[in-house]
Amino acid sequence: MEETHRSGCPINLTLEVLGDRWSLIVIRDIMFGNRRHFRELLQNSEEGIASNILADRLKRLVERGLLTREDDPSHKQKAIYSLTEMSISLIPIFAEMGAWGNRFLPVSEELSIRARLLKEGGRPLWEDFMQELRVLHLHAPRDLDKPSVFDRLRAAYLDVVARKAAASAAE
Amino acid sequence: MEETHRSGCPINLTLEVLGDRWSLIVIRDIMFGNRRHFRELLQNSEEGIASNILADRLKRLVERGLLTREDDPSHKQKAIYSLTEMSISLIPIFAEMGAWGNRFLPVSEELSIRARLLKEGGRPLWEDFMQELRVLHLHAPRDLDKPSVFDRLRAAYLDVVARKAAASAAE
DNA sequence: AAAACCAGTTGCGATTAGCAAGCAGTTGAA
DNA sequence: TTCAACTGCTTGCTAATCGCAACTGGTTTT
Repeated sequence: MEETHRSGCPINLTLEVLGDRWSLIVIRDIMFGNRRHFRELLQNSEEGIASNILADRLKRLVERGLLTREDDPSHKQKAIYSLTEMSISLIPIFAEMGAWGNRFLPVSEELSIRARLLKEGGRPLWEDFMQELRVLHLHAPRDLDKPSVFDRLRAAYLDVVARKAAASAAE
Repeated sequence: MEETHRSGCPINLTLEVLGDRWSLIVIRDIMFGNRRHFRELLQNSEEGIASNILADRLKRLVERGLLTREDDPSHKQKAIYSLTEMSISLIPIFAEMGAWGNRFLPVSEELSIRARLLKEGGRPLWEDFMQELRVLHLHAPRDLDKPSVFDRLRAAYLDVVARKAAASAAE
């Protein structure tokens, strides 16, 4: 368990935790897709993660404090993975990465809508979303007056999917 | 040169370009350290990058549009690497990653000062810095009235280093 | 003429990625 | 009660990548 760092630079240290092709994908699916079980993460994976890689990343992310793992009381074999304050705080990074990808890379419309909303909403929206994630994952008290950012992102996504389906059916 | 993508998600596409342990380190050194030659990047590397990895990353980043490579007119063997609009636009991601690393990871003081300034300066400072990088790397016209963010970040870093040296000499 | 400098390349062992199949225990429906 | 489906992984295997060290052919400086 000896951890040695290449340097004390914050960028480098962040890369040592998140600098691979899968860690942020796993966190993204938990965060935006609300997938909390191993099988959900495995089978609904847009990118097709392999089970051994998923297992390894979940273990590493738990070790490093970005996720927690609990037993599901409703099923003896189920494990529930939850975000921590550390991973919830990645929202600004996700937002900026999404905005950058949207601008420079060949994104698909239905998968980029969330990134666009997050960018347009700016830091106030991020804060709302982070507070919702605290409610969902850290059992924080919920503010019942606020409309859910999570639902808004999800609705926007489903809207694009439905519109595209209608458009292709009309051809 | 067949590029196939795992998905059209902006986060995923960004990870396909930047999701490894070295790409952002190379860009960081060009961007914040103004290292423009192979040897500068190799020998001043805080993290100790190997020459074959550096060569591979430079090649990939040029292929993917994040860097350009030109011959140095003053030396037949020298190559000059420059940022592009695509990599200059990574500034918000660097700023957020730096802020996150500063908050959650064991950063060293002298290497975290730039991240702190970038965070405190916020988006207006980022824009100033991006404009300076355009001057340095894209030959954009320079606004002579503005004080250089680049110099400010550098001065803050040297200040911490000098202060720590004085403090340890006084012991 | 010699030494230092230039951008890489090459060889090699160790690590990691990624695919496919399998596992023991648990649950829900027939 | 039986059985299929589901649970979170693990194992075996091959291919790709990482990372160290030594080296290359050419250029510039001294």
